[in-house]
Amino acid sequence: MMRSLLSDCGSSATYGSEEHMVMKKGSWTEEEDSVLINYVNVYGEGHWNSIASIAGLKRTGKSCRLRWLNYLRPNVRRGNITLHEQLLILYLYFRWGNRWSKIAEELPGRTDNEIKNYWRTRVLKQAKQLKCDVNSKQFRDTMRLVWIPRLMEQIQASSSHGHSQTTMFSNTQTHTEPCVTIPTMFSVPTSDNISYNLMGGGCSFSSSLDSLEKGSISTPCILQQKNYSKVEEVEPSTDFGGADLWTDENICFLQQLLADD
DNA sequence: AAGGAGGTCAACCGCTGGATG
DNA sequence: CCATCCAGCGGTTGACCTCCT
Repeated sequence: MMRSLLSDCGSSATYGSEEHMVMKKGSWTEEEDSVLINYVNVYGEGHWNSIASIAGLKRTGKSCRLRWLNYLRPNVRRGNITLHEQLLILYLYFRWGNRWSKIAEELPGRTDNEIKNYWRTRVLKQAKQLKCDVNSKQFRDTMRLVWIPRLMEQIQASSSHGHSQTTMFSNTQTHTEPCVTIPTMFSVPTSDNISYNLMGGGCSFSSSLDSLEKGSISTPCILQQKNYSKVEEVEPSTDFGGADLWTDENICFLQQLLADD
Protein backbone atom coordinates (compact mmCIF):
# COMPACT_ATOMS: atom_id res chain seq x y z
CA MET A 1 0.00 0.00 0.00
CA MET A 2 2.73 2.34 1.07
CA ARG A 3 4.72 1.67 -2.04
CA SER A 4 1.70 1.67 -4.32
CA LEU A 5 0.78 5.08 -3.01
CA LEU A 6 4.26 6.27 -3.79
CA SER A 7 4.24 4.85 -7.27
CA ASP A 8 0.78 6.21 -7.96
CA CYS A 9 2.05 9.66 -7.23
CA GLY A 10 5.27 9.26 -9.10
CA SER A 11 7.33 9.87 -6.01
CA SER A 12 10.51 8.08 -5.24
CA ALA A 13 10.62 9.28 -1.66
CA THR A 14 11.48 6.82 1.02
CA TYR A 15 11.95 7.05 4.72
CA GLY A 16 15.69 7.21 4.32
CA SER A 17 15.54 10.07 1.88
CA GLU A 18 14.61 12.42 4.70
CA GLU A 19 18.27 12.40 5.62
CA HIS A 20 19.07 14.19 2.39
CA MET A 21 16.44 16.88 2.75
CA VAL A 22 16.49 19.66 5.31
CA MET A 23 13.43 18.85 7.37
CA LYS A 24 11.53 21.64 9.04
CA LYS A 25 10.98 21.47 12.79
CA GLY A 26 8.94 23.44 15.26
CA SER A 27 5.44 24.81 15.13
CA TRP A 28 3.24 24.16 12.16
CA THR A 29 1.93 27.01 10.05
CA GLU A 30 -1.70 27.32 8.96
CA GLU A 31 -0.59 26.69 5.40
CA GLU A 32 1.14 23.45 6.36
CA ASP A 33 -1.94 22.39 8.32
CA SER A 34 -4.13 23.10 5.34
CA VAL A 35 -1.90 21.11 2.99
CA LEU A 36 -1.77 18.17 5.38
CA ILE A 37 -5.54 18.16 5.88
CA ASN A 38 -6.12 18.16 2.14
CA TYR A 39 -3.77 15.26 1.52
CA VAL A 40 -5.08 13.19 4.40
CA ASN A 41 -8.60 13.75 3.11
CA VAL A 42 -7.51 12.37 -0.24
CA TYR A 43 -5.26 9.51 0.80
CA GLY A 44 -6.54 8.76 4.27
CA GLU A 45 -4.61 8.29 7.48
CA GLY A 46 -1.40 6.33 7.35
CA HIS A 47 1.48 6.30 4.88
CA TRP A 48 2.69 9.45 6.52
CA ASN A 49 6.06 9.53 4.84
CA SER A 50 4.38 9.31 1.46
CA ILE A 51 1.93 12.04 2.33
CA ALA A 52 4.71 14.27 3.62
CA SER A 53 6.62 13.70 0.45
CA ILE A 54 3.94 14.13 -2.16
CA ALA A 55 2.43 17.07 -0.30
CA GLY A 56 5.76 18.81 -0.51
CA LEU A 57 5.87 19.27 3.23
CA LYS A 58 9.39 19.49 4.57
CA ARG A 59 8.28 17.46 7.55
CA THR A 60 8.95 13.91 8.56
CA GLY A 61 6.16 11.38 8.29
CA LYS A 62 6.25 11.15 12.05
CA SER A 63 5.74 14.86 12.41
CA CYS A 64 2.78 14.78 10.01
CA ARG A 65 1.21 11.88 11.85
CA LEU A 66 1.59 13.60 15.20
CA ARG A 67 0.20 16.87 13.93
CA TRP A 68 -2.80 15.11 12.43
CA LEU A 69 -3.57 12.87 15.39
CA ASN A 70 -3.06 15.45 18.11
CA TYR A 71 -4.41 18.54 16.46
CA LEU A 72 -5.94 18.37 13.00
CA ARG A 73 -7.97 15.17 13.19
CA PRO A 74 -11.75 15.77 13.29
CA ASN A 75 -13.40 15.47 16.70
CA VAL A 76 -10.22 16.08 18.63
CA ARG A 77 -11.40 17.49 21.92
CA ARG A 78 -9.33 20.23 23.37
CA GLY A 79 -9.53 22.38 26.43
CA ASN A 80 -10.35 21.57 30.01
CA ILE A 81 -10.48 17.96 31.02
CA THR A 82 -13.73 17.35 32.85
CA LEU A 83 -14.01 15.88 36.32
CA HIS A 84 -15.36 12.70 34.81
CA GLU A 85 -12.40 12.48 32.50
CA GLN A 86 -10.01 13.21 35.34
CA LEU A 87 -11.54 10.42 37.38
CA LEU A 88 -11.45 8.09 34.42
CA ILE A 89 -7.80 8.88 33.83
CA LEU A 90 -7.02 8.14 37.46
CA TYR A 91 -8.95 4.90 37.35
CA LEU A 92 -7.45 3.79 34.07
CA TYR A 93 -3.93 4.70 35.12
CA PHE A 94 -4.24 2.41 38.10
CA ARG A 95 -5.47 -0.27 35.79
CA TRP A 96 -3.21 0.16 32.77
CA GLY A 97 -0.28 2.12 34.11
CA ASN A 98 1.40 4.54 31.75
CA ARG A 99 -0.13 3.00 28.64
CA TRP A 100 -1.39 6.38 27.51
CA SER A 101 -2.70 5.27 24.15
CA LYS A 102 -4.72 2.56 25.87
CA ILE A 103 -6.12 5.11 28.30
CA ALA A 104 -6.84 7.51 25.45
CA GLU A 105 -8.98 4.87 23.77
CA GLU A 106 -11.43 5.20 26.64
CA LEU A 107 -11.63 8.96 26.39
CA PRO A 108 -13.03 9.72 22.96
CA GLY A 109 -11.45 12.72 21.35
CA ARG A 110 -8.63 12.94 23.82
CA THR A 111 -5.15 12.13 22.61
CA ASP A 112 -2.55 10.10 24.43
CA ASN A 113 -0.34 13.16 24.37
CA GLU A 114 -2.94 15.26 26.11
CA ILE A 115 -3.57 12.63 28.77
CA LYS A 116 0.12 12.16 29.30
CA ASN A 117 0.59 15.90 29.67
CA TYR A 118 -2.30 16.06 32.11
CA TRP A 119 -0.85 13.25 34.19
CA ARG A 120 2.63 14.70 34.32
CA THR A 121 1.66 18.30 34.90
CA ARG A 122 -1.23 17.77 37.31
CA VAL A 123 -1.22 14.39 38.95
CA LEU A 124 2.51 13.99 39.37
CA LYS A 125 2.76 17.54 40.62
CA GLN A 126 0.10 16.94 43.25
CA ALA A 127 1.63 13.62 44.27
CA LYS A 128 4.87 15.46 44.75
CA GLN A 129 3.07 18.06 46.84
CA LEU A 130 1.66 15.23 48.93
CA LYS A 131 5.20 13.89 49.30
CA CYS A 132 3.95 10.64 47.91
CA ASP A 133 5.09 8.39 45.09
CA VAL A 134 2.22 8.16 42.62
CA ASN A 135 3.01 4.47 42.13
CA SER A 136 3.17 3.65 45.82
CA LYS A 137 0.60 1.26 47.23
CA GLN A 138 -0.39 3.88 49.80
CA PHE A 139 -1.22 6.44 47.15
CA ARG A 140 -2.98 3.97 44.92
CA ASP A 141 -5.10 2.55 47.72
CA THR A 142 -6.03 5.98 48.98
CA MET A 143 -7.08 7.03 45.52
CA ARG A 144 -8.94 3.87 44.72
CA LEU A 145 -10.66 3.15 47.99
CA VAL A 146 -11.49 6.61 49.22
CA TRP A 147 -10.69 9.36 46.86
CA ILE A 148 -12.34 8.20 43.65
CA PRO A 149 -15.59 7.08 45.35
CA ARG A 150 -15.74 10.34 47.28
CA LEU A 151 -15.35 12.42 44.18
CA MET A 152 -17.94 10.38 42.36
CA GLU A 153 -20.36 11.01 45.16
CA GLN A 154 -19.70 14.70 44.80
CA ILE A 155 -20.28 14.53 41.09
CA GLN A 156 -23.49 12.62 41.58
CA ALA A 157 -24.68 15.09 44.16
CA SER A 158 -23.94 17.96 41.84
CA SER A 159 -25.57 16.20 38.91
CA SER A 160 -28.73 15.54 40.86
CA HIS A 161 -28.98 19.26 41.49
CA GLY A 162 -29.32 20.08 37.89
CA HIS A 163 -25.72 20.10 36.83
CA SER A 164 -24.69 18.35 33.72
CA GLN A 165 -21.38 17.08 32.55
CA THR A 166 -20.50 18.59 29.27
CA THR A 167 -17.31 19.20 27.47
CA MET A 168 -16.68 21.43 24.54
CA PHE A 169 -15.27 20.02 21.36
CA SER A 170 -12.93 22.15 19.43
CA ASN A 171 -12.44 21.40 15.80
CA THR A 172 -9.89 23.53 14.10
CA GLN A 173 -11.14 22.54 10.72
CA THR A 174 -14.78 23.34 10.92
CA HIS A 175 -15.02 25.48 14.02
CA THR A 176 -18.17 23.68 14.96
CA GLU A 177 -18.70 23.26 18.67
CA PRO A 178 -20.76 20.21 19.44
CA CYS A 179 -20.81 18.93 22.98
CA VAL A 180 -20.37 15.47 24.38
CA THR A 181 -22.43 14.33 27.32
CA ILE A 182 -20.73 11.96 29.70
CA PRO A 183 -23.02 9.88 31.89
CA THR A 184 -22.37 10.05 35.58
CA MET A 185 -22.86 6.32 36.03
CA PHE A 186 -19.55 4.91 36.98
CA SER A 187 -18.72 2.15 39.38
CA VAL A 188 -15.44 1.10 40.86
CA PRO A 189 -14.46 -1.39 43.51
CA THR A 190 -13.98 0.26 46.84
CA SER A 191 -13.00 -2.64 49.01
CA ASP A 192 -12.44 -6.34 48.73
CA ASN A 193 -15.38 -8.04 47.04
CA ILE A 194 -17.63 -5.06 47.53
CA SER A 195 -19.09 -3.34 44.56
CA TYR A 196 -19.63 0.37 44.50
CA ASN A 197 -22.23 1.59 42.12
CA LEU A 198 -22.89 5.27 42.19
CA MET A 199 -25.94 5.53 40.09
CA GLY A 200 -27.44 2.11 40.55
CA GLY A 201 -28.50 2.32 36.98
CA GLY A 202 -28.38 -1.34 36.11
CA CYS A 203 -24.66 -1.56 35.79
CA SER A 204 -22.85 -2.87 38.80
CA PHE A 205 -19.34 -3.97 39.09
CA SER A 206 -17.62 -6.00 41.71
CA SER A 207 -14.15 -7.25 42.10
CA SER A 208 -11.47 -7.94 44.60
CA LEU A 209 -8.57 -5.60 44.97
CA ASP A 210 -6.26 -8.38 43.95
CA SER A 211 -8.00 -8.85 40.67
CA LEU A 212 -7.95 -5.14 40.05
CA GLU A 213 -4.23 -5.08 40.67
CA LYS A 214 -3.76 -7.91 38.22
CA GLY A 215 -5.95 -6.28 35.62
CA SER A 216 -8.17 -9.32 35.39
CA ILE A 217 -11.36 -7.56 36.35
CA SER A 218 -14.27 -7.02 34.07
CA THR A 219 -14.45 -3.58 32.61
CA PRO A 220 -16.74 -1.19 34.43
CA CYS A 221 -19.88 -0.24 32.63
CA ILE A 222 -18.71 3.19 31.62
CA LEU A 223 -15.85 1.58 29.81
CA GLN A 224 -17.89 -1.19 28.27
CA GLN A 225 -20.77 0.77 26.95
CA LYS A 226 -18.82 3.68 25.55
CA ASN A 227 -22.10 5.45 24.97
CA TYR A 228 -20.55 8.46 26.62
CA SER A 229 -18.87 9.17 23.34
CA LYS A 230 -22.16 9.89 21.70
CA VAL A 231 -22.21 13.44 20.54
CA GLU A 232 -25.32 15.27 21.53
CA GLU A 233 -26.52 18.70 20.67
CA VAL A 234 -26.78 20.19 24.10
CA GLU A 235 -26.08 23.63 25.36
CA PRO A 236 -22.59 24.29 26.60
CA SER A 237 -22.38 24.25 30.34
CA THR A 238 -20.35 26.38 32.66
CA ASP A 239 -20.56 23.91 35.53
CA PHE A 240 -17.68 21.98 37.00
CA GLY A 241 -17.09 20.16 33.76
CA GLY A 242 -13.81 21.95 33.47
CA ALA A 243 -13.05 21.93 37.16
CA ASP A 244 -9.97 20.42 38.66
CA LEU A 245 -9.77 17.50 41.03
CA TRP A 246 -6.76 19.05 42.63
CA THR A 247 -8.23 21.95 44.52
CA ASP A 248 -6.62 23.16 47.75
CA GLU A 249 -9.49 21.65 49.70
CA ASN A 250 -9.08 18.27 48.04
CA ILE A 251 -5.33 18.26 48.46
CA CYS A 252 -5.76 19.06 52.13
CA PHE A 253 -8.22 16.19 52.46
CA LEU A 254 -5.79 13.83 50.77
CA GLN A 255 -2.93 14.97 52.95
CA GLN A 256 -4.99 14.03 56.00
CA LEU A 257 -5.88 10.65 54.50
CA LEU A 258 -2.30 9.84 53.68
CA ALA A 259 -1.14 11.07 57.07
CA ASP A 260 -3.68 8.79 58.75
CA ASP A 261 -2.16 5.86 56.89
C1' DA B 1 7.53 47.95 33.95
C1' DA B 2 10.83 44.22 34.14
C1' DG B 3 12.29 39.82 34.71
C1' DG B 4 12.38 35.48 37.00
C1' DA B 5 9.76 31.20 38.23
C1' DG B 6 6.70 27.92 37.27
C1' DG B 7 3.09 25.75 34.38
C1' DT B 8 1.29 24.14 30.01
C1' DC B 9 1.36 21.78 25.87
C1' DA B 10 2.89 21.08 21.01
C1' DA B 11 6.44 18.82 19.02
C1' DC B 12 10.61 16.03 18.85
C1' DC B 13 13.47 11.88 20.04
C1' DG B 14 14.63 7.21 20.49
C1' DC B 15 13.05 2.80 20.74
C1' DT B 16 10.18 -1.28 19.54
C1' DG B 17 7.59 -4.44 16.98
C1' DG B 18 5.03 -5.59 12.90
C1' DA B 19 4.87 -5.66 7.90
C1' DT B 20 6.98 -6.28 3.66
C1' DG B 21 10.18 -7.59 0.03
C1' DC C 1 15.36 -16.06 7.57
C1' DC C 2 17.08 -11.51 7.10
C1' DA C 3 17.13 -6.59 6.18
C1' DT C 4 14.64 -2.62 5.71
C1' DC C 5 10.87 0.37 6.31
C1' DC C 6 7.54 2.48 8.96
C1' DA C 7 3.75 3.27 12.48
C1' DG C 8 3.12 3.85 17.02
C1' DC C 9 4.50 4.42 21.68
C1' DG C 10 6.31 6.71 26.01
C1' DG C 11 9.70 10.00 27.57
C1' DT C 12 11.57 14.45 27.05
C1' DT C 13 12.30 19.13 25.45
C1' DG C 14 11.57 23.82 24.68
C1' DA C 15 8.66 27.74 23.33
C1' DC C 16 5.22 30.34 25.08
C1' DC C 17 2.23 32.05 28.61
C1' DT C 18 0.86 33.62 33.21
C1' DC C 19 1.73 34.94 37.67
C1' DC C 20 4.42 36.87 41.21
C1' DT C 21 7.84 39.87 43.19
